[in-house]
Amino acid sequence: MIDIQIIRDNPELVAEKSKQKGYDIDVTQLLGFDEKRRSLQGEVDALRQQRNEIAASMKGGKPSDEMIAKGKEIKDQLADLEHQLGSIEQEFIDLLKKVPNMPADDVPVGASEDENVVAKIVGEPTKFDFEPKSHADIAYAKGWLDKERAAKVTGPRFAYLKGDLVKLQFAIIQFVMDKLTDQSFIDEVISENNLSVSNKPFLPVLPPFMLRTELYDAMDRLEPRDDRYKIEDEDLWLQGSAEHVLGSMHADEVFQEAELPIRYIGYASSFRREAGTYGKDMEGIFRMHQFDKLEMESLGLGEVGTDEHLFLIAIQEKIMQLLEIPYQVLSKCTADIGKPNARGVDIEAWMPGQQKYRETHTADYMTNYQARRLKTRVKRTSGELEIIHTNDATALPLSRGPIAIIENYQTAEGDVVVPEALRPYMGGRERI
RNA sequence: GGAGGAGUGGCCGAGUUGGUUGAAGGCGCACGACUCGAAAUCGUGUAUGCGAGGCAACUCGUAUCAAGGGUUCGAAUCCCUUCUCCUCCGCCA
Repeated sequence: MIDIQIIRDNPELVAEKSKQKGYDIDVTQLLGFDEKRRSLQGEVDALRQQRNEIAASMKGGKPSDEMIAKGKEIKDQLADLEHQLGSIEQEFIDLLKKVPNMPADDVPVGASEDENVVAKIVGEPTKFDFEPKSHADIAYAKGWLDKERAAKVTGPRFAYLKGDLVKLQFAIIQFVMDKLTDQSFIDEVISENNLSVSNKPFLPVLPPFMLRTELYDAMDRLEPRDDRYKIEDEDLWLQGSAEHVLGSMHADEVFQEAELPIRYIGYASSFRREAGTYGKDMEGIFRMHQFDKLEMESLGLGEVGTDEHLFLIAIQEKIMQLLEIPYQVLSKCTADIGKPNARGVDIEAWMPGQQKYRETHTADYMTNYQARRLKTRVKRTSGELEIIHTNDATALPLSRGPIAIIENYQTAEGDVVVPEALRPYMGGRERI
């Protein structure tokens, strides 16, 4: 949720920037609710003051009939005003929640994902002296993939992964966990990119895969609900990303300044209904209802929020470089970054089977937009309380990461060469 | 799932025959004194949201004792619902 003060100070700018993200916000109406709310608050407070004064004068002795009558009168008036205040506050908050986070000034303005800007291309599309196959063809031939039985058990967009593909997945998990907890790796990324961020390594976390409605909503990731799985008879939803459970785990907490940043590397399965994508990306395991993902989450101070964002992107890139997968970095435009985002960057890996760059990573910087409703704050050494800033970014997705490896490392024989960086985690094997 | 107990400030912990309790005490933290410096000791201070006023330090009002609702002139204290934690029983990876 955005700070109402920003809207009071810059109503036109907020309307304009919201529009750039595709949200039509009636700022005048919102400010009207705000004003009404504040004046009612004043009236309610004044009445409560009267009530409290009467009650305080009662101490020890018994109240007179006159006092009780006066108290009852105030009580009735108060009930009426409090009711009014309650409904106006509800309208106010409902509308305020609809206001998206303001995009940072360097975010390209665009009306759809077509206007995302390619910021950087690293490596070149892999060349083959044979016709490269899709990951699905390779995986089926190797016996790594069974979607038919998954269709029987759970329906489309689910899969059983088997054999060396499973071992590859666990190798990737170990590799990424090792890197993100390694001090020298963190130091290297920071110095190579000239960043002024903490050099604290990441803490590995295996989170729960579900969360309550209230926290999901506070993260502002619950909508559109059509894309989420609800647990029947429980106030719980399956997460769409580890971000949702990692970001919300410190709700209602106050950090000491020295404790920040908090950096987590989480491993979790993510669940998406993929509403509205019927028939899209049906081959292989590119777009699944359930996929595992290594996700970075960072909670920190506002003044280093943008640098932290760049830091997470630098890690994403470094890992791709160590795996030697060609990729491009996309600066997402205003329409394509999420509602709570101030900035958003995607990494797209080269997928020889599709002859295209396809999205593998996202990095999101939310400023204090998410943490405001989560009530995650920091007590500065000066004693001031501030809302923290949140960043999240994919470390590596375990559906599309392996796809990129399989397709870029395939051989004419239909084998897959194991990236050198992963061999120590694959028993030294060079091919699978 | 059944029976019982409990949720108070950054943390621990008083306070439940309703009435100066935002809340004793301790820890922690901040500042100061002492010290070459530190520890120990002593002193002072130390919750947050909302509203109003002020450039500001801050002041005033109001709310908050798990959350929501109720009873009452008045609720941390009484009632209801929900959530969470603990103990025992049952079930179970």
